[in-house]
Amino acid sequence: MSLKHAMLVSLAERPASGYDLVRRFDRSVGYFWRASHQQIYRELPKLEAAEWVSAEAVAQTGKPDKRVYAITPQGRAALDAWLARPVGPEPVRESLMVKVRGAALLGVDAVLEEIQRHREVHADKLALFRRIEREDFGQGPGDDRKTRCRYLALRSGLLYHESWVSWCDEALALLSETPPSSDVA
Amino acid sequence: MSLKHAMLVSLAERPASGYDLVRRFDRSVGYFWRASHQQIYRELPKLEAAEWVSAEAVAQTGKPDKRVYAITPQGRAALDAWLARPVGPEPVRESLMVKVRGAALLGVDAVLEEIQRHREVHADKLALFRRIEREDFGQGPGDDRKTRCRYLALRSGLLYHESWVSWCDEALALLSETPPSSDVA
DNA sequence: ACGTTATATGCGCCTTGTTGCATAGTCAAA
DNA sequence: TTTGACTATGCAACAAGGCGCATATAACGT
Repeated sequence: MSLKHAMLVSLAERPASGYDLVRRFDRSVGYFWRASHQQIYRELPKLEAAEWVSAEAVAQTGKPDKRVYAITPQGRAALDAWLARPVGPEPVRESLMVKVRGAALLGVDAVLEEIQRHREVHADKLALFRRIEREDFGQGPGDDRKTRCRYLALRSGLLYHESWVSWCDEALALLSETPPSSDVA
Repeated sequence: MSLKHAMLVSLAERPASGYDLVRRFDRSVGYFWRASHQQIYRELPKLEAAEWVSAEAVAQTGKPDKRVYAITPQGRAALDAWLARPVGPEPVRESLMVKVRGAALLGVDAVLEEIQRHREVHADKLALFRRIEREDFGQGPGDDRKTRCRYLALRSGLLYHESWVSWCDEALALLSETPPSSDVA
């Protein structure tokens, strides 16, 4: 399970309230690991029970009070152990490809729109990542470990969305030039 | 939910027993949607209850009896409806990237091995997909819709693993040339 | 006064996915 | 003759994730 560890990594970078974590999972961390706020709030007590994080109540003026979580030495050890524990690539689950297979039998029209939609989403992400690359890494991947790791994570997202956009273009081209035979399954 | 629909697509191609489906999900369908045999056997009665598939007991000699499932007209309609229902790209969940982020803080060594392992897995898949492309599509993507859809699904897997291999190479190169500063967090 | 947005936190139910275990027949090799 | 591989099917328990709903405070505009 990685949500716990994704949260640990984020808390190792710096302490945060549940709400802070939610926002990080909507941006930076979220580029690699999606999580809803319900999931995050549900995990926090578990992390605390395992003593991987400690919580501190913080009173605020003008805003509701919050609980700020920080990673503990045990948490750091658990994170270390997890980093060393080999896991394979995530299992593939691409519903769009299931649809493409379905389109072979049932017709291509609905799926063409779907591919178009996917293209837009991936192109948007790609533009975002390219912008970040230009702004933060215009001079290259940097010298120290931290920066290079950040750079590589970014590159991974960039390559991912790039390859999706390529595929969508290929697919739209190939499926729009109305393939002749076998129109009815 | 796509497992049901992935199974429907497969059954629409041709009828199958649970066991047949399991094998398809270890090969062809499994390239885009992973499922364990437990999952598949659990879904089958549900599909039957929804009358999306019909089952027929088939006695065999030399082997245990089996139940062969076929898609029903209702199933086909449900599949059609699902094809038309827009869904976004799958949410990203890359534990390796979480680890890379962790490596920024805790050290890079464990993660280097992990990246190496991932590279091997993706390179193997890539080789497989390239072989299939050569053998089945040496003359191009084909003329009819069915063939083109198969081709595109293959291409998607190919591009996916290709981009992973590229990333792994980039990462291994960048992280092995021992980045100097900030070795202790 | 009233709605909206942002901060801040959660519960409950249901579905999906993983892990481990279980059964039972056939066939071929060791 | 036992061992393992293949065919064929499942259950139970648990972990993880999705979806809907709920509750407060406080700032800010209208």
